[in-house]
Amino acid sequence: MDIDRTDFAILRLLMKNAWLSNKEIAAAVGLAPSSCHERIKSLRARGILKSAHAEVNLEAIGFALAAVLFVQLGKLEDHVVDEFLRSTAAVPEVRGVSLVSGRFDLIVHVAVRDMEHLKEIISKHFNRHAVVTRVETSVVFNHETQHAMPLSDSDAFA
Amino acid sequence: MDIDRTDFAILRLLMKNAWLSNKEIAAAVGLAPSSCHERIKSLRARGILKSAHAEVNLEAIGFALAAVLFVQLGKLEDHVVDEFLRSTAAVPEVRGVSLVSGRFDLIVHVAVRDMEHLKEIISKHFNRHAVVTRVETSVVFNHETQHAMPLSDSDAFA
DNA sequence: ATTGAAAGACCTTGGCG
DNA sequence: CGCCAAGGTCTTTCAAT
Repeated sequence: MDIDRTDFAILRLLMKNAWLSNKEIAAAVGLAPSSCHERIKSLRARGILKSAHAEVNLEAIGFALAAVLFVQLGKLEDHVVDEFLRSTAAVPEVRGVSLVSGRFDLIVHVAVRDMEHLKEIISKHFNRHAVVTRVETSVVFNHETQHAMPLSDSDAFA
Repeated sequence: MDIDRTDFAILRLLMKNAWLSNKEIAAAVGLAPSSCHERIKSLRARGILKSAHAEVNLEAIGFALAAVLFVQLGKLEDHVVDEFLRSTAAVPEVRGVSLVSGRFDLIVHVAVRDMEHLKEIISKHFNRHAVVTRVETSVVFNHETQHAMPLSDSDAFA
C-alpha cells in the first residue's frame, strides 16, 4: 500500500494530463514502458488512481454562466437529507455538491446558460423543496481548478 | 463551431471516462474509428475538448480531510486581488478557487491531512495576508463531482 | 463528413535478471 | 522490481466517395 516517489511522479503526470501515453510517462519517470505499465496497473488496482475525466469548455456549448449556491436545510432525518443530496447531484447543471458543517449545509456549484436559467434551476430544484430553508446565490467571476497533487515532491519524500 | 449529437455523445463519453479508446468511442457512437478520430481531433482543435485529468484518491495518500474556506477581501486594487488569487491557486493543498459575488469574495476548496494541517494552511496562506479581512471555514462531510454534460441529450437536440 | 486499408506505433504479457 | 522481446491491437493518415 506504499507509494514511492516514482508512483508519486506518475500520479502527478496523470493528474496534469490523463492523455499521456504509457510510453511518455515511462520516459518522464525514467522507467521502461513495461515497468511503468505495471505500476499504473497496480495504482489502479489499489484504488489510488481512480478514474480520468475529460474537461469540456462549457462556454463553448452555451453554458456561459457559473454560480455557487449556499443552501441551508431544515433539521431533518438523515435519509431525507441523503435523498435530497442525491437528487441535487443528479441535476445536470450541477457540477459539484459538498455537504458541509457551519452556517450553510450545502455548497453547490452550477453551470447555466444565463440568468434566466439560473433562476429556473434555483426555483425548480431548491426553493421548491420543503427540506430547503434558504438559498444564497453567488455569481462566479472566475474559477480555477488545480489538477495537481496536494503536496510537492520534496514535501512528500523529505 | 457547431456541435451535433454525435459530437455531444463523444463529449459525454469522454467526460465520464477519458481513458476510453478511440475504437471504443467509435463503436459507442456508431462511427468508423477513423471518423471518430477526426471528430475528436476537431473538438480538441476548436477548444471544446480542453484536457483530461486523472482523479487520485486523496484519502489513500493521507489527505483525509476536506474543507471549504469562505474568504472576504478588503476593497483593494484589481492587481492586488489578482495576485492573491494566483498565489492562492498555487498552494498545493488548494483544489479549486472561485472568485464570486456576494457576501464572500473567494470560495476555496482545500484537501489536508488533518485539523492541524488545516489550521496551518489557513493561518499561513490566508489569515497572514493583509488583503484578507475574514475567513470562515467549513468541514466537508461529503463531496460529489458531476463528470457529465450539464444537459441531457434530449434537451440538447429537442 | 465518412470510410476502408495500410503502415507504424503502442500496449501488454511472459520469461528472465 | 525492473527489463527485454514478441505478438497482437490500436492509432493515425490518406485517397476516394
